[in-house]
Amino acid sequence: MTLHVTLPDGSPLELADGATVRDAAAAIGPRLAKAAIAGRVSAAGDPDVTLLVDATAPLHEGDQLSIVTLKGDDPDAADILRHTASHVMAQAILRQFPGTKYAIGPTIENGFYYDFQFAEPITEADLVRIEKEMGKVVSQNLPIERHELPVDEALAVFGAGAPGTGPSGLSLGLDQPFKVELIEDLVAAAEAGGREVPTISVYVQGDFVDLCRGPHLPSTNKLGSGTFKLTSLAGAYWRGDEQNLMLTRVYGTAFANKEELAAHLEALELARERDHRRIGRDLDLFSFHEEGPGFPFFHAKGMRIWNAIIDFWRAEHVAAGYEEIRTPQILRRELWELSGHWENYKDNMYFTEIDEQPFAVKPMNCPGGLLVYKSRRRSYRDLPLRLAELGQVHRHEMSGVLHGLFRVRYFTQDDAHIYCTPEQLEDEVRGVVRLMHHIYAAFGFSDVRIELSTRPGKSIGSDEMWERAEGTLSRVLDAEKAPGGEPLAYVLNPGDGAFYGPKIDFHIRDIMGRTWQCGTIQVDFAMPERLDITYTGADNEEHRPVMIHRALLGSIERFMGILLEHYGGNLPTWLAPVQALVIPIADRHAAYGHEVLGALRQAGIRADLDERSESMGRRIRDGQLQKVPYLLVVGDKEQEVREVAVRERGEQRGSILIDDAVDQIAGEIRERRLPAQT
RNA sequence: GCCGGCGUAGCUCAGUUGGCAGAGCAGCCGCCUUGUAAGCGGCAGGUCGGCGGUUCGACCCCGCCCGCCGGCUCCA
Repeated sequence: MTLHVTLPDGSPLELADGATVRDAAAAIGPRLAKAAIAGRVSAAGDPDVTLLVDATAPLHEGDQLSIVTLKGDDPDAADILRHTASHVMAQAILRQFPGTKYAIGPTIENGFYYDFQFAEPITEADLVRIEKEMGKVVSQNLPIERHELPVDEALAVFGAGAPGTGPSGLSLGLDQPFKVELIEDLVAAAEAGGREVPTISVYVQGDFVDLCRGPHLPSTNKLGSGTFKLTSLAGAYWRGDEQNLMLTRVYGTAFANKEELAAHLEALELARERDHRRIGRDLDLFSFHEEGPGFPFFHAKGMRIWNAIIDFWRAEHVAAGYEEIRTPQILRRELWELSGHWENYKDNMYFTEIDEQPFAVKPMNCPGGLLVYKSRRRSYRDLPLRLAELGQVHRHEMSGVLHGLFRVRYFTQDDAHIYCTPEQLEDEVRGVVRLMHHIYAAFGFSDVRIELSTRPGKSIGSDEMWERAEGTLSRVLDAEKAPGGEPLAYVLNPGDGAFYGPKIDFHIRDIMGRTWQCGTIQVDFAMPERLDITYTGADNEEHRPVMIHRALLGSIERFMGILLEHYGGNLPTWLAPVQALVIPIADRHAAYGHEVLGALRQAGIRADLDERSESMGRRIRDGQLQKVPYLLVVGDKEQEVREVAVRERGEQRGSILIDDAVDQIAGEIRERRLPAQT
């Protein structure tokens, strides 16, 4: 008997009945047989479903097969490798710390982790010991075998029953309660879904058994020495639930070869250098102090960036038909009760007392903004009314989550509330979507991901209102084009809307591939109701306006952090805190240097002068480290012909006339030109 | 908030079994007057995160608190 499979290039392969993925690889060539770690298989009747299987998995007549190896950059291969690495780590930990209970150990981007319950806490110093033991497991070259067990036997293996040997030859009574819980859940899920209770797959390597879907490497020495590293230790709740037990999570990373691991570790180091907290200190932009945990202090240079951001922001908002308002930090508690914040948000709010009356520090701007709306009667002629507010809000975040400018306890939202008629809603949403893309592009973020979140389980308002609002949002997104002209892509996030209305969220992708939720557009029928705002229609009747809450950058503080990391501190010139630095070579050039400085400042360029009695090399170096885009060196030669020697972002550009340098830099700023990115 | 780690000069870090606290850079002063990424010399700088305890004696050991870092949960 024979069976036939098809390879990725379409060529057929005839194999003996019962042949495995590895047999197929061997039929192609001995080198491939050695390199094969798994197979990607599509069954004849189901070509769209591709399954990743072990190298030892049997093939079936008509299968489409592609061999997975560790050569090249097959993402499936990396995933399998890391998954096996997590098992090897668990095995090493069980050997070094007997009695440890193991929970789950999945792969993550660039690595893996495994959660454990240790009898005694371990420290980072123990990681070395674990790595050593992992090395032993690797060099023992244990075969990794898959077993399919009936539920009863699987429970006997991982349960706390008497030790022994089961029908499949596996040890019983391992006493691993997390695994038992997982198996019981698999059974419960199958029963709930009306499906047959599945067999349980486990993987065995030497003295280690784990519940796992697989696939895995064929044996432990496929993990080369020096290709994995344990990186950190952290706490993690069992199943991610705060109510559950806190387990110890061990993080690691693994690659197909030493070079890739080294490259990854180097990339981590580069990311550390891009850390906005470090850049903030080195460039003297902002600081944090024990006296105000989570409350950033902005320095003069940080405010230069801040002001560059909001000057641009303001100009764009004026152009888009917004007015700017400003509302107080502290308002009477009743307002927050009326708005629903007291009920839904008080754990994150700060409270105080004024003249024995209860007040709250604002965590959001909307209630204050609504009072502005209510300050006079509104006509349909006033609508749409677009009121923007750079509102500083305070939120009590849990101490463990604070992180530089990314997560703080006070921040400035680039907020706006648009009050409009239901008929105007669609146009207004469209306007915000366009403004959003326009603003992101100016900062150099062109990769924007959009999510539409619909009605959550717990919500207020009528079905009809929700349908209309969700319809409006999806209609806008469906009709809108991305800046490149292609249709706007978005993903649906059912049930993830705010309790008062559906929303569109905007995520920007930075140079390191991370995404950040910045913009949001939320349709709100509830707040106008609760605060009872109205407008007089053309019919002379009172009507309820619809309200849109929106932010583009989200938090100015956090956005600045994102910018700093995205550009590694080398901000586009229009955002740079110091755009040009004049460096006179010797004292006798100081007067000329001041003249150049004056010309730059006259043109609105943020320029400084470094006339310290330091060597020129030193001042160039400092200017570079401060990431000043333009260093303008002036000496005898330049002074004589009224030129400056331009050094642009580390590149010497030769000498040009002062006026030309000023024009060039001012032009770059005016056009908000972005640096070429690599 | 929870788990683990850390806290020595502005920054980066040394500090031997518990016995007078150190370096480099930054800062200040002086010299040098400079041609594209660190010129030379000197000086100053620390209640060793805070508070308690153990001890003849604590940066070092113990406890509590604060802050920071990495995660979890949460989130702009």
